[in-house]
This record gives sequence, C-alpha cells and structure tokens, in this order.
Amino acid sequence: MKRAVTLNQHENEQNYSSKNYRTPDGAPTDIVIFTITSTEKSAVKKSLPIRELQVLLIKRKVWPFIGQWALPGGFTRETETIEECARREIREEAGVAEVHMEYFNAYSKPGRDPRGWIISHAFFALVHERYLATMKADDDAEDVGLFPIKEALQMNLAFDHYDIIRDAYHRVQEKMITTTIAKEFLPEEFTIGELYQVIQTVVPEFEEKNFIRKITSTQSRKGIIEEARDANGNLSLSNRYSQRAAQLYRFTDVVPRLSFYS
Amino acid sequence: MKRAVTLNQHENEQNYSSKNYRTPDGAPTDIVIFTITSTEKSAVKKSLPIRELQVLLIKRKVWPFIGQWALPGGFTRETETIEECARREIREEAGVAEVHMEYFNAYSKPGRDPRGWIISHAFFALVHERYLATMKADDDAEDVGLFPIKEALQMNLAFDHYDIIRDAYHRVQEKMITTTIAKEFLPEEFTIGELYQVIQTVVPEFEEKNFIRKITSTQSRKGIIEEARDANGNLSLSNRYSQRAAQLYRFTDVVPRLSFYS
DNA sequence: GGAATAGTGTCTTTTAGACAATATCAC
DNA sequence: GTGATATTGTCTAAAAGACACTATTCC
Repeated sequence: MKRAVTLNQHENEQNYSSKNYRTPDGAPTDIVIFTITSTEKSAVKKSLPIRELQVLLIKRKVWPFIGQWALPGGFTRETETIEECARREIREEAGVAEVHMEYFNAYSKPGRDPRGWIISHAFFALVHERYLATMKADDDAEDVGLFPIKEALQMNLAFDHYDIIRDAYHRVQEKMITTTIAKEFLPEEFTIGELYQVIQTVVPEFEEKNFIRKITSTQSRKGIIEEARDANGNLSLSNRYSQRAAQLYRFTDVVPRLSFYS
Repeated sequence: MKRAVTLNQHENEQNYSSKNYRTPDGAPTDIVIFTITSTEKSAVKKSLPIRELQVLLIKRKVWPFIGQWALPGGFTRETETIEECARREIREEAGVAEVHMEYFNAYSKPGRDPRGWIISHAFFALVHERYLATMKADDDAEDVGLFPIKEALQMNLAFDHYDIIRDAYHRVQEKMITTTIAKEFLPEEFTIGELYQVIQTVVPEFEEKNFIRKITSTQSRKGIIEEARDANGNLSLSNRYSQRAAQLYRFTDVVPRLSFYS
C-alpha cells in the first residue's frame, strides 16, 4: 500500500511511530441542529401555526473567534467514535438524547482552524421543538440561541461554519423530499396539513396541488403513512387546527425507494 | 462553546496548545475505486458484452495487515484537503486524474487501526475501464487487482475495509438510480441498451420493461439524455452491439430532481 | 431462416394536474 | 352566515405496465 511505503519504507510494529509525522491537532465534530418552531397565528380562530426552520448556535467564550456565533461541537476522544462524540455534544449543548442525527461531510481546508491542523466532522440533527424547550430555559440566552436558517446564513460565523450550515441545509432539503425525515419534526400522529406545512417550511418552493390525494391514494406512496386509530379501531381525528376535524396519520416503517429511471 | 470550555477554561492564542491533549495519529483517506469491466461474449455474433462491477484493491507490503488486501489510500498532509489527498492517491495508485469522486463517510471506531488513533475518510471513485488499463499494465499483478464486488465482500480485508466497501457499494447503488452517475461508466455516446446494462450491473435487481420508452418519451425524464448527432446534424447510430443499428444518446447537463411527495 | 438487439403498436389501468364543489363546525 | 381548513368530484392529459409485434442485418 503506497500510503505506508511512501512514509516509511520498512516499518513494522516495533519501529512504527506516528511521532515521525505531522499529525492532526484534533478531530472535532460540529453539529447543525435544526428545529422547526411553531407560533400560533392568532387566538381568534383555529388555524395552522406559522412554522420556521431554525438552527441552534452558540456564542463562543474562548479563543478563537471569541464572542462570535458558532456551531455546537467538541473534540472527539480517543475512546469514542465521532458519532458518539456528536451525540454527546447534542446532549450536553442542546439537552436532548434521542434525536435523528446524520453525518454528512468533513471540512479540512488548511487554515480553517487557527488552533492548528484540525479536520472537522459535520453532522446534522433534527430535533422536535418540544425537546429544545429545556435547553432554552436552562442556559442563559446570551450564549445559545435559535436563528432562522436564512438569518444564520447571513451572520458572521466562526470558522467555516457558514459552509457547514449551507451544506447541511441543502442536504436536509434534499432528504426532506426524498425520505421520511419530516417525521422528526412532527408528533406521532399528525394531519396531512401539518405534514405539508413541515415540508414547505424546509423546502419553501415545494408545492403540490393535490397533496392529500397523492399521499393517501397513490399506490406507490400510500404505504409510508397510515390512518391513526384509537384503541377501539376507530379512525382518530383532530380538530386542533381546523373547525372540521381532520384525519390523523402516522408514519409506518416503510422506507421510500426512489428511482429516476423507473 | 463547551468544546473549548471543557478542555481548558481560559485559553487564548498565547496559552492554547494542542499538545495538552491526546490528538489523532493521522487522518488518512481510503478510496473505493469502482469500475465496470466488459468482456465480449463470443466473437461469433454481435452482442452486448458481459459487464461486471469491480473494486480496486491493493496488497499490503508493510505492517499492519501485511500481505492482506486493502483499499488504496494514504495519509492526508497538513497542506491539503482530504479531497486533494484522495485525488492524489487515485492518481498515484490507479494512474488516473480526472475521475468522479465523492466523499461518503468517516470511520472512527476506536482500535480500527493498530497504528494508533486514526480516523479514516472514505471516498468512492467511479472510473471508466479504459483509464484503468494503464494501471494494470504498470504495476505488478501481485500488488494491485480488480475484484468483482461480490468477491471483494467475501475476502478477509485489512482494517475495517469490509465495512467501507459495503457502505460505498450501497451508496453507489442508490446514486446509480437517482442521479446520472451512470455516465461515468459509459462513453460520451452510448445506446439505450448500454445504459440499461450499466444500471443493471450496479443494481442487479433493477428491471424496467419499457425502459427505452420511459427514458426517451416521458416528459419528466427525457431531458437528461439527448440524441447524438454528427457534424451535419444527422442522427448518429451504432451497430457495435447489434445487427440493427441503434440510436446513440449523450447525457445533457440536466440534473434530475427526485421527490417522493410529488 | 436464426440469432441478437432495436424499436413500435395497442390496450388497460393508474397518476397527474387543474379546479370546482362540498363538508365541518366554532364563532 | 363567515371563515378556515378538510376532503371529494370531475374531467383531461400523461404515464405506467404488459405483451405482442415489426425492423435490421449478419451469419
């Protein structure tokens, strides 16, 4: 394998040592935590809330980029995987344990971190608003905050965190319409209107005239959600957002398989 | 940011030093190089070749895993990005420069590399068979080889390279039917039969009865390929694989946009 | 005529797409 | 009745899906 040959010709366990080479100064993770906030429109009539995609940021208290907003994250330990590190950081900084989390890229441009040669591993996490309530109460507001994605992308962020957030946003937008990650932002049981709104919150240009019909009665799609029923087997309805009660649905375990060619 | 707070409370540029912590012993890249080999079926009649998805492996000459087959790769330098490193390794080990290459995952399980704490960055690359001809001639056959993917996944490979290849394979299968990466395995101009065969080589379960019709006359799909024409504007045909000449096509720059909900 | 691939015809069923119309019910 | 969301009706145009059929040309 040339990797090793190039570095030291006849190494073996006895004489191999990474001390002979320049090694990285750390392997941190950075996590783009997304949530969707809901604000009730007006208390007068029942209506769907205003939803907004938000990113969690933390204000740095130490060098480098002191005082600037940055992504939560931290250095990986020798005894853990980067996934474990990311999950630990999400727990520590956002106060939540069970979240959908995915690795999506590594950032390695020389000079990206003033502390040295540091390649960062970027994850995105999707957290339901209800889990972040704790976080907002616990920490002091000056240090951690939620920002609308559009706003976050216009801030002067630490490191190359602009790039990371932009890439995470694109990835989540793509996954929103090709997988069932919408469920991460929804309660167990939800109405078609809610689902539609969540998709549009993440992908504003998404528009589908006959959405309800497509998702409930097209052969290839109806498998991924099913009507919610109560203990007696009756259909569950909700009139939380409307005068006329709407059918509640839940995601099944079916994984959508997309194909361009078929 | 807790990452830093946790590590050293009041650090600044003067007193910050990564030497205070355990740091990784390297940041290598591993590259899963895929190619599709073609073997002519029989010289008697014109027919489509037998195609097979292959992975390039290298036999290690140094500790650790000496004598075992492994993925090509190498340690990233402080002055380059992991993408530059991967491209450099592909050039050095496979002898090709211009290839489709994508980052897809990082492997960080403690103990995965006997040389120390080493997180590997995994890429996959798609190379047309014609570019690998050089490689096979240059290097001695004992050190580098192409293996059918199914076979590679049954070998006793070095490190966690089994996991890496399995993950790369899944990713490439998914991308084959949702993007236009099939073009990486095809000449500029190709017949529908060739395209179909390439897709099936990567995704054996793929089957589409009216493939030619779908891809040439469905509104949402026909944009990604176009009929090839010669200098005079006449349609280009090929009878390389068949008695009856087949229309040649080429990929356009159109990027397919898939959506489950629409 | 056989072999091997390329491509079309035809028919039925399912979806897509666009809008109008109706349903529900708190206020 | 009004307003706000939920859901169905209806009609046309595409597309999917299945299969038989024709086309081409070397042997």
